[in-house]
Amino acid sequence: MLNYSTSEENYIKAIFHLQKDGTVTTNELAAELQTRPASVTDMLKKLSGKKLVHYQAYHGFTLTAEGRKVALVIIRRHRLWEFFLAEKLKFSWEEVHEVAEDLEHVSNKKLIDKLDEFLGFPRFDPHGDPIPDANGKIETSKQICLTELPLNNTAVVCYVSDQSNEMLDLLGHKKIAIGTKLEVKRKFSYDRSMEIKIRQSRRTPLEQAPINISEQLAKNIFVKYGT
Amino acid sequence: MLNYSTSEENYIKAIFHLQKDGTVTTNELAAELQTRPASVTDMLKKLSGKKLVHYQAYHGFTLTAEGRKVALVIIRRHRLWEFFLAEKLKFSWEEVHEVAEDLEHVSNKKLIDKLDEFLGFPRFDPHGDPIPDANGKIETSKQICLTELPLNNTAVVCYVSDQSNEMLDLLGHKKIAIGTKLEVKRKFSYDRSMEIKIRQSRRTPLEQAPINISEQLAKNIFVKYGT
DNA sequence: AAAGTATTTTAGGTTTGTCTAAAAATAAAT
DNA sequence: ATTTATTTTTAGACAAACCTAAAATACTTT
Repeated sequence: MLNYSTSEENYIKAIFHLQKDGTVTTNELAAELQTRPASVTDMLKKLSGKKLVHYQAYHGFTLTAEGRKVALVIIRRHRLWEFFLAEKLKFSWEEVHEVAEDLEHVSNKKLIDKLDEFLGFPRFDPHGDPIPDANGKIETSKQICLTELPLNNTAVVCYVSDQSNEMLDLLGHKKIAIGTKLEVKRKFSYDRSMEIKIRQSRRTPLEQAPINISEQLAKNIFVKYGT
Repeated sequence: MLNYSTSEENYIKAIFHLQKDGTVTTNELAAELQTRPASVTDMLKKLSGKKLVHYQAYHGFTLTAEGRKVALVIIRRHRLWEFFLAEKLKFSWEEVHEVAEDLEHVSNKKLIDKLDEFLGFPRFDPHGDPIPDANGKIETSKQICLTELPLNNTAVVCYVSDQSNEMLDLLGHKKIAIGTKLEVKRKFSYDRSMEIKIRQSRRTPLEQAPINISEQLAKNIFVKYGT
């Protein structure tokens, strides 16, 4: 794990939080970070060069697998410090966030792991948000609709809301089932259809060509983040 | 108390440590901070502008009263974190310094005061160095010879080694006694004599004109830092 | 006192992260 | 399908903190 500047870390963290509702836009990020769109573009080019975000000019961006790993490290630091401040130093839970914003940028792995141990490996911070463990594992996020999954984020199919024979036939044809790992590669604004890639698993050991999914179908498929 | 950059804080801290043996030079500071003399000059001009150091081109520098106050805040943070790391997180005492170098720049007074309380107001860090309290008071430094006192630093006369009648006569004439507060304003390299200013006290309520002290006299006067 | 050496400062340049203003691309509306 | 409005990117500047190379000052030695 390389070392990133405070500024880079803040961008990565902000993208992580914002991409929960899909692809992140330049303006969204500028608002979140209290900066200017032009500055966001500059930094995004840099992070893209470091392979931390997927970025195509004018089309928003999302974290890469590596970027997400970095984000989880930062969130781990932040939430452990919040826990420390509330539990040990008796800060009120409204105060902890601001102080943790500074402490989270001290990037010493041993420090954080020992702090974790000292605190008794807490699983949630004072606001109730889950704390990633030393390996970046975080309390399973709740399922989201495939239409809300950001580009290039691996997710696992966990539920389909429409169970009609016609739909199951279509899913079978496309080799999609509960447990299938997939990634959205493109979204077309014209008809809101998308192109997804099925990721290797026992059933499909080889990389598949991209598959097209209609908006209607995507609306009925639910997924969870995770490898 | 204003907010200083990490870089500024590192310079202030380094000057504080180095000025124990007199006025600090550009090269000394460059070596201490692993940087170039030219960079030191740049930063010193900046700190001089902020009235944190006394600086005259080509003649070294020392902290102002304000600069010393800032330095003590930074040292307080550093040593409290060191204590925390060793005592609570079970770092070995060789490891704590490096980690504290980063933590010390998180400048939230409430954080540090609550940390101090949490740790039980420790008076010494794991290396045995004293920890300044919330008001910047630090375990009395040991006395030094007046010849070693840096320029513009207030100190108190605490001892004179030669107690001959001739010397006491001279001291009486110059109105210097145990407890007198003074500051060295200039040092002349030609004969190593110096010009000092007696600071106001009960006995001498008004500011005095600078007084000249020979090297021989200075060598026999010992002082302690402090107001 | 003059000459040589070491130290310090100046001058000008680089990188990081920001900015404003203008241009380009996309999206929305007629 | 143009025009209009919004979003995003480019171009060019700026401040902080650093750098190298050259000039200025101070210190040493003869």
